[in-house]
Amino acid sequence: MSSKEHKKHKLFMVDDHPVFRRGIRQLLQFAPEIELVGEAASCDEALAGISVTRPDLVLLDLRLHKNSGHEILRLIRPQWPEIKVVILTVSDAEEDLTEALRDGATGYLLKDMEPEELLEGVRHALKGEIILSQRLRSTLGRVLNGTGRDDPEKKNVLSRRECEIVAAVAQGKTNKMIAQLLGITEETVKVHMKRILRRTKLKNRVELAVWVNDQSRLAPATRAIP
Amino acid sequence: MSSKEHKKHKLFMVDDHPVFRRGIRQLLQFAPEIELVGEAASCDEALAGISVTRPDLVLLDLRLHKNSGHEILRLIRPQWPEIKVVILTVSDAEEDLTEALRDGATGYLLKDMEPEELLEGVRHALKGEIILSQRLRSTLGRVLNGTGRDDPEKKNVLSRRECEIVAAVAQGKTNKMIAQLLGITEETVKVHMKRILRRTKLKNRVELAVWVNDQSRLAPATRAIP
DNA sequence: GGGCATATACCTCGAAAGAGGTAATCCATG
DNA sequence: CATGGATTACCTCTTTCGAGGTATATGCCC
Repeated sequence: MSSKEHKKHKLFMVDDHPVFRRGIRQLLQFAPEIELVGEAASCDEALAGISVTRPDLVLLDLRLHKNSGHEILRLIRPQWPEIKVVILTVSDAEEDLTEALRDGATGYLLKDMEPEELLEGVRHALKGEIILSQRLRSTLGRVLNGTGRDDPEKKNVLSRRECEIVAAVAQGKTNKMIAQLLGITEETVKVHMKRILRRTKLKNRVELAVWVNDQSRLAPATRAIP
Repeated sequence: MSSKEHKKHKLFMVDDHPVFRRGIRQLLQFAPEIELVGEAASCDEALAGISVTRPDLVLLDLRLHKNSGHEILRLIRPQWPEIKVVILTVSDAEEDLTEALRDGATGYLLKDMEPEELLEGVRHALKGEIILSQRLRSTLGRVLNGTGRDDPEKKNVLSRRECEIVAAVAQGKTNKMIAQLLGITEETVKVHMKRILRRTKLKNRVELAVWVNDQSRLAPATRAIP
């Protein structure tokens, strides 16, 4: 490697469309300060590649063949919190956006944007800024105001009671202990837990605990747990 | 409150010896920049008091009547990571020291130290430094070198295999998934898990997950999970 | 070679977790 | 007032965890 430039930014791309990847590769030729250190089309490939190449930034498609990009994002964040992850997808669904931001994405770009804008976005992201496709600004406004308009089961805000339970889970407490702590039945705690897991789209209490601890550290002002 | 000084440092004391507490109160009169915002003699009192007063620093005795100070420390860290916790105890046991440092204590002082030194220690701790009683320096050396000399069941280093498992747990994986991932039996994973929990003195996988995620964030260079 | 730690596997057993469903109460908002 | 969310509780059922125990093979250090 030539040691001429200070240090190239390392970029990793996860997308299951070979043609799209080719497009990005092409595009990156106009960004000499960015080096593409790896590509992946699946979750496994992505994690393997990322663990080896340790990129500065990951361009991540949400819809892959097997797993979803959200999963990958949730796997990357805890392991390598310093890696920036920018979502690059076709989905302008409010749900995907909120989930990605909640999971700690550095940016959310739509695939139909102009190549130049995309490059600009990546450059800003590398500087640590949070970037967002223009078309999503209005959506974000709604999200930040907590005025999600869609079906209740997908709200991104937890109720007071749920927050108390989440806090307890994040300390490793069992359902029984939480019940005792809050003066309710263990069965009721389970009910809450089930709803919490469905809403947060997390699989079990361990993921929940890790997620909360991430949240409270990385974005105390934005976290969903007041 | 008089708004004369910039802002007093808030200190919270947890110790079940009223007389010792009185001694500290006395001592703090010589530290006008430090304000004692609360005291507690038990775990419950401590957590309640801390959650209300939000001190900058907690002076924590390890041996309390009911719970141990270690427990309190483990409860404080995840909830209020910004609060500094300085252990103040009679125990010069290597085990207590390592456990406290592992759990994120800012300092570890012995109760037999000179009051002036104690005050100095607290002042340094408030500035974010890690403080340690002189008498423990040698012990710490041994600890950091991983040359713990005591019984094997209490070693503070995890084996390679155990680390792999811990990493997986920290991502919310179930034993079955880990088994598949590592190509071993779920039963074997369980065996490892049991040993890991015994060694780390953690109660369940949730605590383990949170602990690991704390470690990797707060002290990437010192963490027990290589 | 004799310990000792590690890693593997299998066994039982009880506790904990999570998914389902039903249902009652309270409270806010339309 | 009606609808719907939040909170509470109880039911069943399956899966997962974690604590015991036993056992074998490997490799390392004294």
